[in-house]
Amino acid sequence: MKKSKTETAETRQRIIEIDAQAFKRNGIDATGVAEIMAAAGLTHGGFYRHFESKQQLVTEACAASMDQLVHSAKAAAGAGLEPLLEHLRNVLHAENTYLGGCPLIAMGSELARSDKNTRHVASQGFRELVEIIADWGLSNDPATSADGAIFTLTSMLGAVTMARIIDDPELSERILRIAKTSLVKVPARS
Amino acid sequence: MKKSKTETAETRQRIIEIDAQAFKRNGIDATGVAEIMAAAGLTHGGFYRHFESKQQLVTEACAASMDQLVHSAKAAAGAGLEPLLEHLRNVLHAENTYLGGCPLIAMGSELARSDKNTRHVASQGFRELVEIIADWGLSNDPATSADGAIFTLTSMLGAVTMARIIDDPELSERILRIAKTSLVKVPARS
DNA sequence: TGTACATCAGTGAACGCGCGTTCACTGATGTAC
DNA sequence: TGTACATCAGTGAACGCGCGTTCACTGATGTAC
Repeated sequence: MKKSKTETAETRQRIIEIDAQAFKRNGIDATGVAEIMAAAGLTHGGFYRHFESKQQLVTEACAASMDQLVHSAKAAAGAGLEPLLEHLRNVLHAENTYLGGCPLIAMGSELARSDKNTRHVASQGFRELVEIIADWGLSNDPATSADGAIFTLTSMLGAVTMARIIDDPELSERILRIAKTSLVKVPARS
Repeated sequence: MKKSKTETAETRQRIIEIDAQAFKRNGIDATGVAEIMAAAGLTHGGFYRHFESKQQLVTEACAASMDQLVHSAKAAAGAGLEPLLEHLRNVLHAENTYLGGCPLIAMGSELARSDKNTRHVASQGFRELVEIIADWGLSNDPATSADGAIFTLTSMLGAVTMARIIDDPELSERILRIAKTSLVKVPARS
């Protein structure tokens, strides 16, 4: 049942994308290889024709998610400051289904315990997001703009994570609202 | 081998405390019942004399961690604004071994997927922390002070989580430094 | 206060289960002639 | 272009392993008389 090169590449990509969704929904540990393969319409045995290990898939799925996030942020920023802010506000939605979600938010504490490669692709994605936002910083000093961008991003990460933990929807909404309000003020400061 | 009531209560407490440490170090899924019992000097079979399930232990360990955190924050706040800020700055250390760490930071994305009870104790702890910080808000409007406290806490959560993901120690330090700088300014705003 | 008995914390073997991974096999694809 | 053969994506059974949980048992503790 050998498949053509294009088919193989497409299957590999499909596994990564399905996996990226599942990881963000249920976490890394809770997502099994067999489950992902079944969702891709395959049996689990074929997994190792595409990846060396589950860990490699984790890394690639994380990279794909970050790339998608960076790509859409770049597109929004290219259209102006207001679209960029709108883009960031979307990330701050309670459900956060936007673009399938940000891996930093959905699996933050799990990523912190992940291996070198996974943390590296996550870090690289973060750096790119900082750069995109910093380019719109209102300060004349680039370093200050970058600081503002870093604070904006990490504050958003914390707000959405906390909003998801909180068991009271009203408080969750309030947390996100406060983060949104600070979105414009903070990176523009100083 | 029945033990006295005090001994039993002490053992139960010991399991919770050891478990709280392990969860914060390695995450919920990665921490096994047998591992915890061994660390407490017991065999895994006895676990179910103290807890109905692993899930119950997760909830109790989370509650104990939050209580400890709230208790120390209260003590610091009682000593004045400067001790409280110093307390918050300690939480923002890269290693964050302070008080054994905050469960919201160490297991944020895992807590977001936890059951109702666990999310409830985490939420309750968060509300108490907000109250403690809001009491020191420099605004005359209590609601604004609470908003500042919420933003401070969630921003800290995001900063430490991101600092732990980042693979470059220099950038991690920078993230924490920026969060520390904003610590004083933000809750005092407006 | 002393004795007989019920309680129950802790032991260690065993349970079913799902995990990541391996492997012999299949058969369509790509390649060499 | 046609034929023969090597490749390899995908299958499905099987692997060892560690997990949460159960259970028969032990023996010190608490209780009833």
